Amino acid sequence: MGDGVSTTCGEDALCEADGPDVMRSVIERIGDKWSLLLIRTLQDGPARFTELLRATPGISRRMLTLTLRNLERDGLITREAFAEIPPRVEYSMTQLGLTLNEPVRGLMQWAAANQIAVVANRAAYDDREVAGG
Amino acid sequence: MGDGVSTTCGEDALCEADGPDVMRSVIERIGDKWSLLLIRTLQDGPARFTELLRATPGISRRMLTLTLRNLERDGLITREAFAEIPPRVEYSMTQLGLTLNEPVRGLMQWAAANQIAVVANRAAYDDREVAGG
DNA sequence: CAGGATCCCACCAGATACTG
DNA sequence: CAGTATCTGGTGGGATCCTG
Repeated sequence: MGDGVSTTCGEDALCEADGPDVMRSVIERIGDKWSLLLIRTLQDGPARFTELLRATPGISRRMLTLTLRNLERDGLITREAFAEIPPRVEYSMTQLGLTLNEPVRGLMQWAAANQIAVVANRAAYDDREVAGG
Repeated sequence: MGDGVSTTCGEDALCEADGPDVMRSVIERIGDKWSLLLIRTLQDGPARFTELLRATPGISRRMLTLTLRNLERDGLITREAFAEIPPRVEYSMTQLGLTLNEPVRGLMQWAAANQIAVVANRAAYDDREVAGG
């Protein structure tokens, strides 16, 4: 806990000096296994815990809890618990989180457009290795 | 080894059914700790092993080797070895890799513009927790 | 329903030493 | 210079059981 990214350069400038650091800070948090998927789902509107669980095939309850907490910690989503029986908790994007929509969409579109090519490249590469590269 | 993403939908369409799968496939490969940083560096032009090592603070030789190999396997970069003494190896983006430029830039710009807000949110969240939230 | 606590394995990745 | 090979510890994350 407690990283401490150096914030010695302006807010809206791409300062070359710690460009890599900036990327590391965003990749390690936004780019982990589940965050982007949850962000993408929540862009469509608020959702409850179990909804997110089913909308994210392969995620465990544990990882959903942890990932949501990290996103909340970073101010990308909010958590609202209703004191009802049975309990209900809703997660929704913050203003900051919503600004992630465009970059995330860009990456998803690239993935959708090029996944087939990537898979083909992988197969070709593996063939070459097996052949005795 | 050997995933096998289902490719039952069109190449240029965002098919809702396996949207999450598409994202997983791109996140696990492109979104790991080092790939995006290397992609970003190589967008500026070809580079040698040691250049990439120094341009990527914190990476080990081992991880650089492995990450480069994965990127080559996916067809995002090419590796060219020159039979010289001392040896020289140059890595450069492929056409496919170059198309990643825009989405990656988008994410980097978001990171640069909002990292300070995120760090502040984190600190505020941690304060609340410590206070006894 | 929405988590918390605990156990435990698998894999990631750093350190080190060696090679073409 | 540009890797490879091996060992090892740390930790991410699943499985399981328990709570409000």
